Amino acid sequence: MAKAGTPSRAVTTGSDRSADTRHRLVEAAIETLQSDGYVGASARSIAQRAGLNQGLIFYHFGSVANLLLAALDAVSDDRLQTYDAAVSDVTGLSELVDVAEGIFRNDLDAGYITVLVELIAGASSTPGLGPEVSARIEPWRTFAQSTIEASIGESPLGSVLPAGVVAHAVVALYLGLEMLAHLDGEPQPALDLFAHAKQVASLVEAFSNPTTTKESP
Amino acid sequence: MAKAGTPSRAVTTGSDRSADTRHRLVEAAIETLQSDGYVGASARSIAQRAGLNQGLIFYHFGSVANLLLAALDAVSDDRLQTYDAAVSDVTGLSELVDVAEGIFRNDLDAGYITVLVELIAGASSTPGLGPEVSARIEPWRTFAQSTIEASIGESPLGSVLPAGVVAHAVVALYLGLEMLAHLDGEPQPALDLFAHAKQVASLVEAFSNPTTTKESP
DNA sequence: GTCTATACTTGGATAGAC
DNA sequence: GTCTATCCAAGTATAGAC
Repeated sequence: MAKAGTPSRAVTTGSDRSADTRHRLVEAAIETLQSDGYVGASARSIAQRAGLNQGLIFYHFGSVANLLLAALDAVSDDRLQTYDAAVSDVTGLSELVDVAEGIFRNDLDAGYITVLVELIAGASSTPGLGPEVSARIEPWRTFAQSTIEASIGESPLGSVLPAGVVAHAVVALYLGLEMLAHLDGEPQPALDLFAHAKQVASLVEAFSNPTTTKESP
Repeated sequence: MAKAGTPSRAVTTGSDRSADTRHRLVEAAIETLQSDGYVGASARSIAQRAGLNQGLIFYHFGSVANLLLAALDAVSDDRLQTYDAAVSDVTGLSELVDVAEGIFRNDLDAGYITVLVELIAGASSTPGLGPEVSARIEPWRTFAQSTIEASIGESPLGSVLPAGVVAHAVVALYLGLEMLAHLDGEPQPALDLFAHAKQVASLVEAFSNPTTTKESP
């Protein structure tokens, strides 16, 4: 039988060729956002990086902004999956801070958060982009909230600090730290913060439920 | 006598006319960054807002990037002065959080931090901009550090959390909160955070030095 | 359906007018 | 010294080739 030259029914994501082109454009968009920022992420530069004609962006995604949102989707899906796996076996608060530090290092090295930060900043310039980006941040906030709930929800700390409020702060802090670290290529202050946060977390744990965290053979 | 048609010795900041033009451009740059973001802050759009020819930007500042840095300088000077005045009579931690909330509301309404956030994000795209922006953030970090030192430096909290580390986190959190609030035009989560932080601050105060903060007639 | 060549718009920067 | 008219590069988007 023939090799699907004219597919009788196209799948949702498009044909093989189309899917490949789209994928290459999304990857190139991520890399371009990371190295050249929102301003540098033009149709021309993205297409050049992908080795494709820039017109393809408008054919496959309709606009540059839509491609950038697709790039954010790809990064967001990938990250949330990684986060989920990382916190799956976390119980205590200090352990959580430890995992958070690992995630932060990973994100920073790979430049994942840069994609988000650039799109947030770029949303000021491109009409209609704001709500779209905002909607894609929501899962991160939700993830942070449920993770925090699982760690400190029942403790006395949870009563003064609702998980939703803390989650918002954590996401904001995460974005801010990434922004500063990226700005002057110096992750040390952020890493210092994690180190000290770990100590404070240990203290809080000891204060909250002294029996559980006491060291024993 | 004539009205200084040919000034015998130009002052450092330039002649009256020049200073006025520069000032108008800086003001327009601030407004354009706030409403249209880094991408929208082109020489043409800034000049149009100022009611001036776009070539003047290059004559007076050399490049658009330099004008934007001048705008950041103006905002930074203005803000630090306001901050200094606001915290001058602050003693306790909860009082400090209270003042911080007021400053945050003010900054958010006036869009001051937007100028900074847009420039940080834009620094990825414009070569050489990063270090310049970074240098202009340094005073903010220093201000935060000395303010924090004055508030919690001697307390037991200060020994586990060095003021420098906390200051970095505060600046990052401030930027992140502003970014999120600006993104979805919803300052409530940030304000909720301040409200809860105030409660926590009171608790910490009571725990740190119970004699000083006890209410008395 | 997929992709390329081309049209048109806007941006940074400067040579030269006042 | 101050400003404007003009040049060229880079951007988005589409009409039309395959």
